[in-house]
Amino acid sequence: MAAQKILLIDGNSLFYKAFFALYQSLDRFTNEAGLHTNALYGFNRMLNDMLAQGQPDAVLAAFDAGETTFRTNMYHGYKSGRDRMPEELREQFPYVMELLQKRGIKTYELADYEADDIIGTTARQAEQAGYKVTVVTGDRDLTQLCSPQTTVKVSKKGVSDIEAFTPTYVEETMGITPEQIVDVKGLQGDTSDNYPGVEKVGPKTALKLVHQFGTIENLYQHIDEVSGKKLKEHLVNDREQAFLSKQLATIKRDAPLTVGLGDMKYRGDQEPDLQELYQKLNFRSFLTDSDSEATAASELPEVQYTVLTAENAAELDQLTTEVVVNVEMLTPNYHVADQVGLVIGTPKHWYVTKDVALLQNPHVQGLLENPAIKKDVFDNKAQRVALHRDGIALQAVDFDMLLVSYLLNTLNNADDVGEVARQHHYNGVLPDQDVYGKGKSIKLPADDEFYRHLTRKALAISRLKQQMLADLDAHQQAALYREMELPLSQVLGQMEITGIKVDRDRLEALKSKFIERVAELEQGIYQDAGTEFNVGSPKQLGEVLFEKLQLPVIKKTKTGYSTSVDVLEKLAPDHPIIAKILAYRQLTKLISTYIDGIESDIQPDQKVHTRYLQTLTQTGRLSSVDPNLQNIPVRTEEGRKIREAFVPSEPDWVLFSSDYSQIELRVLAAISGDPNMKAAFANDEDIHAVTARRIFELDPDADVDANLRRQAKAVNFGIVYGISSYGLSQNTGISNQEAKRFIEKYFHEYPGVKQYMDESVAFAKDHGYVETIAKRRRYIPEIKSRSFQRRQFAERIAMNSPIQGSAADIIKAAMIKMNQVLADRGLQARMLLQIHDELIFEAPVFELETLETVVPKVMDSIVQTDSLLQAAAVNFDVPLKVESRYGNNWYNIKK
DNA sequence: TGACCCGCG
DNA sequence: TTCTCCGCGGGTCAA
Repeated sequence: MAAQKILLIDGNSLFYKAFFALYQSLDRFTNEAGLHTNALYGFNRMLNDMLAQGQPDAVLAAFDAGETTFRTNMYHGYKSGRDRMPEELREQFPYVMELLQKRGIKTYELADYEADDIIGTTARQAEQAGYKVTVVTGDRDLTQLCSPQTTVKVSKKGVSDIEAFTPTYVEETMGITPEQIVDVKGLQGDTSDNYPGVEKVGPKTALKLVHQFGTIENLYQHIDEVSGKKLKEHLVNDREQAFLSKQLATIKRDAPLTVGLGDMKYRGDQEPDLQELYQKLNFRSFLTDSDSEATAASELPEVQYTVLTAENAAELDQLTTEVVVNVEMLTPNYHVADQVGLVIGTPKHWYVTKDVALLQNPHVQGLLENPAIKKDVFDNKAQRVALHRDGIALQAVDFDMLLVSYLLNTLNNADDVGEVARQHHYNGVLPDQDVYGKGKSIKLPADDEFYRHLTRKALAISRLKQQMLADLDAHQQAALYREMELPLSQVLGQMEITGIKVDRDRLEALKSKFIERVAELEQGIYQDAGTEFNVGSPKQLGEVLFEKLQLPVIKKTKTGYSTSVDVLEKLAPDHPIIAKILAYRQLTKLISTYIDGIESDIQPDQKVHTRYLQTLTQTGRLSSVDPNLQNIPVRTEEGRKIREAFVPSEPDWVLFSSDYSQIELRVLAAISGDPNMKAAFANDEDIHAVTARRIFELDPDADVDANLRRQAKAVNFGIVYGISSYGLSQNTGISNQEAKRFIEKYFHEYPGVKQYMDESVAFAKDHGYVETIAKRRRYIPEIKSRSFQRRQFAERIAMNSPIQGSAADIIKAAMIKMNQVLADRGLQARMLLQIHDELIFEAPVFELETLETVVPKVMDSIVQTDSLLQAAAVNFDVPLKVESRYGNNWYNIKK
């Protein structure tokens, strides 16, 4: 029989190690109660490694009992002068005991002894009992314990970087035996434990002496043989200290322990208590680990389902009040994804199928389109768009689990029922990835497994509905959900389905032109550089510019020289190559991102159908993918040409656009209530000019030159972003000092804005989140970070998010109303795109006149007409301004 | 996969 | 002292 194995853990030292290994991440590891958990997390990871590698039969975790031990009695200064344990670590100690117990590991501490002595004593007992012993510690002193039966593993830096000491290893690296380690320590002393050793004797001399004499005792018997007059003098002087230090360094092998090997049997994880603790500590990755193992085996609920067929579809008619629905797709783009399955039902009776042709069945359609039967889903927009492809208009969606989860906490945006369920503490369903795999190997499992998974997803939606809606109420966000986000998901779905037509030939023509220019530029760049290289590689470009051509290095990145636009612009006067590189960059970007990129998204109907991600951004804005239509070039003439390719989908139609003018500053004026800023907007003045007059102390009716206006505009933007003088100076090219003065002056001129900024940060510190006029929340845990940098960032977020987010609320409300108005008036015009502060429509020419009145009217009055915004705590008494344009393509859109 | 760069509001 | 401005998506390179 193989020897029994025992693992001895130096609890204190490893816990310290874990704490400092994750010290950088201190702020990321906190649970909901604000308890720091970094040391617990790191320690638990070490435990996983140790248990997996060692496969022990018995385990003991030893801890120091207190600050005084027999060693402090021997030598008063022992371990004195140490920094007090950081509070963030101290608070974690009670939990490490709990953690160990729940992992089935015995913990032990003994008055007057250190963890070292407990381990030393137990190791000896275990060796005598025939065990193979592994000691794990962060303290090299314990290496004295290694022996043929005992390996001492010392954790070095991080959590997993470990050095294993065996007698052979000690011999090889230090040339001494493990027993002699205490002699070395006795001579050299230990600064961290604060005992002295012999003066002027460090590690090198100590080792040399021990090589020569074997032990301290023997050394002093042959003190005359020591070479070096000074050294001998020190040895003689510090004789007592040397013996004392050796004694202090020596680990006890006979401490009066009250536990024996029989008490240390490793019992394994104690479930479900351990899961509860992980939950409490917010250890999601560990939860996932053990969940996927445990749940795969037994924890997932047993579910009953009926396989839906044409024959039994009539049974669906018995579902009359509320059902969960999910059309399953394995890839995210629901406009084109294969539909691979369907689940419909209630917790009493689930129907599942792989045969999506059943979506044509009248009983299925009848149910989905019945406005009297409530539907609960995960991602209403995806479901609606998918079902629309099957000719079904999904009706009466009541609960969208994804949307609600996002509103409760914007960080809960995983695009997966299992993940989101887990965030809400329901573990009865695996993430899709665990069932289908990922990437290339994504595939359907066997039928019964697939059907169980579909059923469990539906069950999760059903189970979580009441709780999540109650949470929503508690946040006072029910209206935000029911009156804004849920209706908006319908509007967005419709916009996505409509799509926008792209003129592929126009793109191809542009591409030819661009490619020609790129080729010319490339040759010029090679000539200037005197070598051919990949201009698109920042690394190679950096080498050419800053090494070969010796241009001055303005900025560095983590990995090398920065070659970003602002750097290159500063270098432009120095060398003709720079302008060519900038042009090359611009054109290749246009080709790859906007021409090739968009062409690859054109569908057979000649249109692109973007997807708006409604549950992604931290502020409440939308984002757009496949393709992203919210970043089509406009600022440079060449880039802007891309817009020529976006055209109306019908002959004699036009594209029509209305955008909010300076909506974020108007929102700021409204929510801060600053009288000066409000007055500027009330009088429809040029806000940047007004700001310029104020911060540069010009006459109230003075002309403002373009440069001053530009600077004032930058300050206005900076304010919206949560100003910092450094950021402003970088963006405007003024000095940090000047930027600072501008900001002070700004706050002086707009005192309400200053007050808003302060209050917003204070609110975030108080509540842990900030909110918009529609009660959209953004949690900002880092507002309490101890790191200045992180805290500053959090404060800027606290200042900016309510502004950006409230602007998002406003345009979202306007979109819902706009869609309604188009329908009510029977207009053919269709809303196509939203670009944060702009709405783009296509419409027949003859409707232009109507649109030009109706659209701006809806948009600029929305704060007064929308009931949700009306109910806002903020009295929004700043006028909104909307400007409209139109044209036969997106490029040609003009007033 | 992460870093970098760059397009938009 | 920190070496910084808000929010996104996506292409490319280099590992």
